[in-house]
Amino acid sequence: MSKKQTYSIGELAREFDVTTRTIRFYEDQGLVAPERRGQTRVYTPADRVTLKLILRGKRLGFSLAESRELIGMYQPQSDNRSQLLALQEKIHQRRVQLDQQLRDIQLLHQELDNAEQRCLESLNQLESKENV
Amino acid sequence: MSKKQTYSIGELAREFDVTTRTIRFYEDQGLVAPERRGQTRVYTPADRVTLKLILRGKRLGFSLAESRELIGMYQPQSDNRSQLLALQEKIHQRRVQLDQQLRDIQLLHQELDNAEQRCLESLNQLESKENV
DNA sequence: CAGATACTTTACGTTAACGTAAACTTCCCC
DNA sequence: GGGGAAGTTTACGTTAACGTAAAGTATCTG
Repeated sequence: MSKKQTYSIGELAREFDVTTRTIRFYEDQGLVAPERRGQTRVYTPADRVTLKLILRGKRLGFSLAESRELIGMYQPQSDNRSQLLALQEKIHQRRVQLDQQLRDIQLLHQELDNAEQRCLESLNQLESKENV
Repeated sequence: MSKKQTYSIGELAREFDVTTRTIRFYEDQGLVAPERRGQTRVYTPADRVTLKLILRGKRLGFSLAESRELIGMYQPQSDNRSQLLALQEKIHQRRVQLDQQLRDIQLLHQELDNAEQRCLESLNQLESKENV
């Protein structure tokens, strides 16, 4: 008895908090390709992972095209040297971008700390005035 | 002699590698409000910082509306208690999101490492075949 | 067996973030 | 003083990523 785990489009939509329209749209764009039982779409765990990657990409501001490229990077089906080198370069570029994002996040985090600090000070000032 | 440093729209466009159209669009959206010398826009260092924040937001996938909100957080002009509390909550939410992005980045970074590893292995296999 | 629920396709609509083009003014330069 | 170069306004165009509505099918359910 194999673990023939599958999902309906509604299940996945609920789990990832998106609409079914969104998931069908991704299929339209060639990002997922679920099987069909009759008309109905049947998603495998692999499809689910793909969805997860897409949504993670979204949280980082990636376009669907970028996410598609990223997903493609994880299965280098190529035995062509120049293609592998190109892939390597793409990976490198992504890493450069990721590093930039990391720095941006750290800066923003710091600024949020400062903002919260000033916010707290303002609140304290209000309190002290109240207690005159 | 004060440091009356200013910038033209073209200078800023070049520095940040965007078009002047983009900068004018941000003004349209109320994100910057440069002074005018006659018709011509004159940007202050503060405007320049604002632009920087917007573009950093873009790199993190923020919409202009989100960036506007963030920028607003840095100058809490309010002495209204409930508004300050609301601001505090917004700051908190942002931090939650930032933390998620951080985790996403770390995961992606790891996967890029793996992808690069497989890429290198494939390249090595090609080399060894060449040298028979 | 009527109705609710979940699925399907088709297709037009919407929003954000600019791009692009046209037509105009200002200033500088030889 | 003719012509770049850089600025301006106005306005229509474009793309991505879905939203929304309509109309139909399959399944279960009291």
